[in-house]
Amino acid sequence: MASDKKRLQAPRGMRDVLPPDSHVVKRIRDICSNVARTFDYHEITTPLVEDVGVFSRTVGEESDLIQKEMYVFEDRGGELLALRPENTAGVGRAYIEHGMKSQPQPVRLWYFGSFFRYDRPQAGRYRQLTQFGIEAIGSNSPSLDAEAINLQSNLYEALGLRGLRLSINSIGTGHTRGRFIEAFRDYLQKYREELSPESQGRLVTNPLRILDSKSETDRAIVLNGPKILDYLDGDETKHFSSVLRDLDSLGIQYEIDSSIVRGLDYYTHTVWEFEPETGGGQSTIGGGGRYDGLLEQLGGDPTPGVGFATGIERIILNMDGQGLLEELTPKPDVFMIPVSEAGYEMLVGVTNKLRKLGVSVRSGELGRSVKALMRAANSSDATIAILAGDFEVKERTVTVKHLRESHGAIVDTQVVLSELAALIKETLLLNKTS
RNA sequence: GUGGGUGUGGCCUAAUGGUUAAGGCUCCAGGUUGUGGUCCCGGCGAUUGUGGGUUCGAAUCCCAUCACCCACCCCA
Repeated sequence: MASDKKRLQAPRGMRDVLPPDSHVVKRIRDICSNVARTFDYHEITTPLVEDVGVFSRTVGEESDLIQKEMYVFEDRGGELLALRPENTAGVGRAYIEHGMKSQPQPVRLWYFGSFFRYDRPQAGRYRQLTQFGIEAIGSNSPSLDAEAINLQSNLYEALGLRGLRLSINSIGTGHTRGRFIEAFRDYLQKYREELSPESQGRLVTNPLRILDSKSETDRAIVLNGPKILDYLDGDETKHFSSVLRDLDSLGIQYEIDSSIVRGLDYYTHTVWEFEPETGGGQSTIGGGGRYDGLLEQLGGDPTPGVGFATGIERIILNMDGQGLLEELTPKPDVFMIPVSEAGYEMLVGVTNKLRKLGVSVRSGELGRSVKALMRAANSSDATIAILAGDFEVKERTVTVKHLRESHGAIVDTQVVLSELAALIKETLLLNKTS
């Protein structure tokens, strides 16, 4: 089909982030970065694209993420690559590749970036999504699990989010999970007929997922079934209770929920999720867990790790719902208004001088009326406007006007060029402290 | 992937199947020649998401498609 007429638009489930929103994202990123800093975590950036094996080996061949949600393609050299659907595997790969085991352990990292999942879009669910996350690799201490939860909790607090519920569980290690799955499956077989069709299918492929089924009848059946926590061995139980003790010490509220299993196969021991109390559709705002077998699956030495990821779009959704999205668009400090060609030429130099001092200056175009420019200056919310025409050029001055003062109270002031920088700095400083 | 809802200028909204698709906001421009936030006035801007069909006539009815939204699913 000829597509001359077809309007180009952003791909499904992907969107442009325009200025008012982009400032919100920037602000959230800053808060993430700052909270991570207080825990001495350091930023890592990994490629958006990885060898498909990075994910297929770790996330779990049976998982939906691999089965149907991953963007996979062959590059021109015939390499099978994937757009990253999550970042724990990529960070693990980088840890191995760069021999980070020779650094003091655990290595504490954070990231903020885009991820891709070929899923049917919905509010809070995108094909290109943004996540902030952390990984602490190289320690099996339960204190790191608690640290991750602590960091995540502090982040939500710093963002001002309220009413988030932390659900936590332990799924032990491979052996335990095997024993549990066996018992769980045996139990479910007795109710096979009553289970939802989806769950009947998962009985074979991935029984653990039946735990968080939303079907009422499934839930009722699961409720009376075996609990994974009862299958933990001594060490696993000790690990989990140690995490809980730390949370208690930190005053972090939590709820033990045996239905939390997380979707990705690499998790072990502690797993958790944060979601709004007013749950519903795309409710989970962030989740994490320990993944002691992951690095080995990637071809590295056995190395434990723990981390979480949280969805920026979902954070924004919840912040918006709680009225936390303030206007974050930065305002210019100064608005330049050329009144004549000579004035314009003089202002070009003055403008750049101020910019080099760190002042944000918007320049008004030559040729528009002074009235139009004054209107523009006003709607830009600049602190002051600077005008220059033939008169100012002759006197080597500019006219300074305070836009925030109530009109009529303050008259324009003529300022000699050599004193302008000092005056601007002083004015802006006063403005910020007030 | 399954089922359903919606789709009118950049944004919000109007238009019993019947003339050139109406209004508000934004944007641009004027209201005496170099001065703003209120007000007044003017203007730019839409083949009604796209493509077909029914009809003398379609924004309106039908089909398809795309996008968003809801539930499922999945997860962030």
